[in-house]
This record gives sequence, C-alpha cells and structure tokens, in this order.
Amino acid sequence: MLQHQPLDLAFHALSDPTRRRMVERLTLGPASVSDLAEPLPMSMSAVVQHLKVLQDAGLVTSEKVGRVRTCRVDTHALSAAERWIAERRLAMEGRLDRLGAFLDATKPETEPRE
Amino acid sequence: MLQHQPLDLAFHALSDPTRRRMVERLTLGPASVSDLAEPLPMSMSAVVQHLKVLQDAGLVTSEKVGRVRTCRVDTHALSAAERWIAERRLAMEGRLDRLGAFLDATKPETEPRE
DNA sequence: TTGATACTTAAGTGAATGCTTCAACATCAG
DNA sequence: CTGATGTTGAAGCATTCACTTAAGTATCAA
Repeated sequence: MLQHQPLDLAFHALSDPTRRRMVERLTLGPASVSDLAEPLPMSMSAVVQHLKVLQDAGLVTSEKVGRVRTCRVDTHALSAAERWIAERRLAMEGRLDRLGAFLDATKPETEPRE
Repeated sequence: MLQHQPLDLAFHALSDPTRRRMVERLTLGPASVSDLAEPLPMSMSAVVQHLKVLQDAGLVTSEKVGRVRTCRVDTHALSAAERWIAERRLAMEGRLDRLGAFLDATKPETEPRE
C-alpha cells in the first residue's frame, strides 16, 4: 500500500487479530506498550510495529512521558469505518425497501392493507 | 494470511479501495462480473481475483447462469464487522460514562444536581 | 459451425506484511 | 555511576498481495 485513503488504513489495521486485541485492550483504558505486549505471544518489537500501524491508521494515539508510552483509542477512525459500513447497509436496506414496495404494489396476492 | 477468523477476512477485504467500490456498486443492486469490471482501471482477471477475496470473506455471493455470473452483497459479514466496531465503541463509551460518573462523584466543584 | 462473449485459470513479478534478532537509547532507582 | 526498565530502530526473511499477460472453457447468436 503506497498511497492510501484513511479507510484503507483503518480496515487494514483492523484486519489483523493481534491489532484487534490491542484495540480491545485499549477500549478498557489506556495502556503502556509493555501492557499491550504482555499477553501477546511475540516480541516487543513486533508489538511496536503493530502499534505503528494502528497509529498511522488513526485508531490509536499515544504520548510518551518519562520512558513510558501511554496509548489510547482514538474513536474518530473507528467511527469512520463504522460509518462506511452503516452507509452501505442503509443503501442496501433502502433498495430492499423499494423492492419490497414494488413487490407489494405489483403483486398483491393477499389484499394490501388499505 | 493462512488461518483466519471471519473478521480478519472481512476487514482485509474492505481494506482495498477497489473492493470497496465493488461492494458500493453491489449495494445498488446485483451486477455481473463485467459490470463490476467496467469502471475499474484493471484487467478482468484482477477483478475476478478481488471478487474471490470478497466471496471468501462472505461479503458477496454469486451464482452463474449461462455464461454470466451475477453477484450480490451478503449482509452477514458486513454486519459482523460493523458489530465488532460498535461493541468497541460501546465499551469505550461505557468506560467514559463510568469515568464521568466517578469524576462527578469525586470532584463536585459545582454543586451536583439533587 | 463459427465467432464473439463472459468469464476462468495459471504463472510470474515487484512491493508490502508480519515477524525475528540484535543493537541502541533514554529514564529512573539505588 | 551502574544497572534495570521501557522502548526504539535497523536489517533480514518467508509469505502474502495486487496486479499482469497469456491461455484456457463454456455459452449463446447467427
């Protein structure tokens, strides 16, 4: 991926189970990099790389104080991803509603109400 | 990716702009492979490969009649992805609510109502 | 039957991904 | 200062990705 829209980055970041676990952990509250790494069966280095993906996607923010980096969920990118899906669902439902209305109007095999 | 959970496949499929365009097109109604390929700046072959990713993720179904394959959105995987995000958002909001309540209870710098 | 249409499949290529290890580096406690 | 802690960075490696081209296979129309 060399030139991405925000949604590319967000969905890509969420496509990895390790990164989803990290987000799940962070929804419970802020955590250090070590906290995030502790339950994960991989090196610190790998966790930091996953964290970078999450940050580049705008799903997570972090700030370093002393030697500890504290990470938090950033809801904006998460909401954007959710919104894209919801919009598609609404587009589909709208279409299905129109189809339903069409079928109702066209083929009233039982008497239509009113 | 060699051993994936459904969400891995769904988010991965959605992380590509071409595949999102295909889903967007399909939310407007069923389409053939050629219909899907027509606006896209790549070979049919590439489109078919994208379609396979969408189908493996459970986002799209298709059936072939004659020489035409007709594709449709399958809402189940889409809903699952949406649900994962919504759950994280709710988890966060719940946490923020509790934090808010805690702050209200702990530091009533203005008089609490009641 | 012949040709055009609508896909399908295989093989190949360069770039990106998900790790690893090893070597830094900057706090902070004692 | 000295060591332990918490993180950061670079390099390397096997795999997966997003395409391409080229060669199929059905199906339908004439």
